[in-house]
Amino acid sequence: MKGKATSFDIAHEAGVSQSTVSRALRDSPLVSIETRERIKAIAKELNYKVDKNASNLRQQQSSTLALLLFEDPTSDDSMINPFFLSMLGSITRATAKAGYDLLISFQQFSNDWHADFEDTHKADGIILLGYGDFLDYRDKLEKLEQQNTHFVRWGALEEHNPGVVVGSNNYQGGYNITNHLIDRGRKHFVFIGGADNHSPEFLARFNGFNDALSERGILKPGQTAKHWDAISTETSGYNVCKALLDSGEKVDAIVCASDLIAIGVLSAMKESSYNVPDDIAIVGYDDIPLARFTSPPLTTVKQNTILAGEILVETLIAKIEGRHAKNVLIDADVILRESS
Amino acid sequence: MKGKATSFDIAHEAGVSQSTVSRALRDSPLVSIETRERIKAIAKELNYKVDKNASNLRQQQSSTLALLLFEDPTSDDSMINPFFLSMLGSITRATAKAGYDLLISFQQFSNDWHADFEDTHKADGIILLGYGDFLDYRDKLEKLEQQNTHFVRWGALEEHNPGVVVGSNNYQGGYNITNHLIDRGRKHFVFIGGADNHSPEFLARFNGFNDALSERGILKPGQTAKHWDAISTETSGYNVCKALLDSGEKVDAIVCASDLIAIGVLSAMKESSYNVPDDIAIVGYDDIPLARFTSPPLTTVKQNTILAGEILVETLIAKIEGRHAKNVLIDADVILRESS
DNA sequence: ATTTTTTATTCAAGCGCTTGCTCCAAGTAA
DNA sequence: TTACTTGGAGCAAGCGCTTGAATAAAAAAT
Repeated sequence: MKGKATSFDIAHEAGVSQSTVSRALRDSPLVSIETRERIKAIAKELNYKVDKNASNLRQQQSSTLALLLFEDPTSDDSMINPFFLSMLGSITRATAKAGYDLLISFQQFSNDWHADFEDTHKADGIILLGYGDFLDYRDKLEKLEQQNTHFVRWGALEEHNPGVVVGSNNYQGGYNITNHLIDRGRKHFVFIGGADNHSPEFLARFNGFNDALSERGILKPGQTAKHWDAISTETSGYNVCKALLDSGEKVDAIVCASDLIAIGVLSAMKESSYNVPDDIAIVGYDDIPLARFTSPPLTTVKQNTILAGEILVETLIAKIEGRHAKNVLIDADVILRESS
Repeated sequence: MKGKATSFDIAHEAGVSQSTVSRALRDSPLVSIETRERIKAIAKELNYKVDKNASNLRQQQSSTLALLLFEDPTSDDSMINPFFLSMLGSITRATAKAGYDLLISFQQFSNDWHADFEDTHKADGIILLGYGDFLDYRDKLEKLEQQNTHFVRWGALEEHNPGVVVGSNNYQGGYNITNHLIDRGRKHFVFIGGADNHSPEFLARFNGFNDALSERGILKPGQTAKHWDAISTETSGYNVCKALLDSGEKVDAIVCASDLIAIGVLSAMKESSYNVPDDIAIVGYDDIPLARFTSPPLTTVKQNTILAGEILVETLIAKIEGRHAKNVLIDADVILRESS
């Protein structure tokens, strides 16, 4: 046998027509059971595999999903948010389970990628990760929607979302972990992270934080909680914490908008000889795998990344198949460890 | 315009034949510059994109690479070795830069995936990550090679490797970091990690460790260094370290086969109130992003993952294009931090 | 015995593109 | 004028598959 076997080869071998081979391999009831089995046996023997390109072309679809990870051009090249990476695993698995392949790509906004993946028939739909943190995503997403591209986005739910959004309940997470700290008797709170409107996700966490403080009377009515800005990296957390300590601000509890920030904060605390949690409580957000191995182990909020990945994939496939797909908010759980 | 535009649509619009359109868009010199430009303008206006499936089918290739991450069925589902993840970034980028797409998939050995990705024309070649740690990979790889599948593997170089291998110089890494510890005056060494022949990579690290100790006279001739077995997870590192401490073994330096193990060890040390590095030095391997935020920051060996990803892709593409591809060993650097 | 229904298979079109070959007109040489 | 290049474009095959429609054979109904 020279080259790969085609369906004609196996048709010839089986003494049937090529179309019967195609039907047999797809388990069409139009082919009798015996012929089906016979054809399958021959196919296996000749190590025949359906050519995806031909099949896709004919069917005008690709049974492939594209995962686009937003890449922050300003941050360190090699740093990918571990939270997204942990979702990568479940997305990959869910995609495979649904019989799709997964294309992955890092994209920057600057690129004019638009709906290329779907336009070229490389993918039937697109999953967007990391597109929640920037102002200028809206235009692009609306363009996608206009083009009728199938896509789901991981991010925050806002009043009007272009496309379908799956996200975790950041408000509730911020609210719950703050209440936990209040229960532990903390009085002086600071929030570190992008508590500005650049990131709706961080903003929701901050709002939960703020509302918890208000409800429990730590904040007087009309007062807004203190926050220090930081981007989601250890380095930024470290620097901001140093600045915070230098400022002389009175504080016995820090809620960080992400574990990465919290890890930077912990490391600044250690360097300045503060004791966590005795002098000050630190909590993070995300429960990245290493959160339990920091020193002290980090109290944090866990987003169910496995569920999230599955729902993202499920939702996208629903859209592709023309079924109804709605926004989903996934609950987040507080994970108690020793930093609080 | 109903549906996506095809090359016929733009041919019609431009008043030329469809084949001229195809040539123009591929910058064929058979088409005059002016017509080329005119056609390109019309294509852009109609938002025309070449259908990948049709193009691939005709050309009998897919300009896609598949990345197969080995998934250890025995370990925690959501845990992916962060080291591989950091390579994912550079692989993705290098793939894109070379004009290929990247399919990603987690595979278990049990599955009979073989060369499916290439057989089905979904990919032109395969990158194998995480296939270095198990005994039974050889058969599969040899099968791949027999089938003439294009693949590169990340792993250790052994006498006879099926296919092409790109790896980092684990022997040298183990050797150098051990010498560093000896320079610091340490006397009682233990290696924690898979110092058995399950993992050629860990074995090479151990050999470097062992040889350094011998050369510097810490080990008497013929003696072999002490090692405790562990798999590459924090939990395993933690447990093994606990057992080591319980054993009463005299030790002032631990070389871990991976950062994950070292992080588990650090956490066990902290719990048992040992001071690192005063009582005992701990070093890891990999320099995962969080290694510099452990407490104390971890001395480790950095594999150049960016370079590694690029070389993997480059090597695979060379194979695909029929050029000569040879095994590559990438140097590893000791990163000094405070745990040693 | 004849017509109708059911079952199993084949025919043939065509998905959208790439590319070897053919064709034509204008330019150059004889 | 005739013959020969040559640059630019068109023709048409065909990549390997899926699938609606046609056909043939067998079974059931009349």
